[in-house]
Amino acid sequence: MGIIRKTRSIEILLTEFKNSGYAISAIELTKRLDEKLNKTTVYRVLDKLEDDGILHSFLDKKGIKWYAKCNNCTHTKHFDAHPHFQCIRCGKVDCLTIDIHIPKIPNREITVSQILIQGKCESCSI
Amino acid sequence: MGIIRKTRSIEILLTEFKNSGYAISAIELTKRLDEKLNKTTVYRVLDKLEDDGILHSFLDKKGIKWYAKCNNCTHTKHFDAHPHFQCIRCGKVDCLTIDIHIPKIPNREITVSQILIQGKCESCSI
DNA sequence: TTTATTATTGCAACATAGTTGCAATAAATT
DNA sequence: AATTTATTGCAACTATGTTGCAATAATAAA
Repeated sequence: MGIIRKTRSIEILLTEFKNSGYAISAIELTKRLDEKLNKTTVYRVLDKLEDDGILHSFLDKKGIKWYAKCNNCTHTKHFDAHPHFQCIRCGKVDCLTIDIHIPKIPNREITVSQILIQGKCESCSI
Repeated sequence: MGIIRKTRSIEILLTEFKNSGYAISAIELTKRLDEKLNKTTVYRVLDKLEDDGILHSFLDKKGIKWYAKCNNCTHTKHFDAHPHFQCIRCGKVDCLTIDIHIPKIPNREITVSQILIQGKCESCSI
């Protein structure tokens, strides 16, 4: 179930993403907003924003959940196949705009693909 | 640090993988071997088998850790870019032998890629 | 504007997967 | 057989995320 009422919590969380081109982990958000919002609220609002296609989520290599703004997603169809990049040095995560081709696999019906690429980002590979 | 002494625990775990062409989750192994091995031991032995390039690990969409036999891995170079397939119906996970091309990304140094594909497996898509 | 309805929130307690410290045990070496 | 030390089991812990429920607040109705 998505967003029904426009609340303070939703605005606070949307502001965090408005000011960031990068993905933000759920745990980071609960810490950052600790004074303003309960962690339960943070998780619940993120969930709703994802339901509505405003954010999308994915897990990093440690199983930590990250959220980022959706660009090409609607709430009926998510553009899930785009890869995410995590810098092994600074930890920053962002969505890549490149398209990675997943070939058809005999006898299997593919619905979703998740691609996580790790390496050094621009600022860290100098 | 990898394996130094050949113990009962190691043999028990290796047997589990010998009899299975599929990946097995760590948590499944702790349950399956509950009578024989402590869960701490299971996690520690899996870790060592991975260090030695005998198994490799990856996370599924829920952040659960899975292990599978390595085919083309050595302990210096892991063939990490191969995708894993998880059936959304029966939950079975296996390693795909197809090769997925990750293009070079400007200004980023790619070290590892993880690809998780979800869908229905052969037996479940009938 | 006031009242009523119900979605949302905060709190505490819980769930799950995995980890750590340490004493007891068991491989391997001498 | 004695010694060394890697490995194991246990209990307690960590970390991320979830659930139930009463209190609060956003919206609709009067």
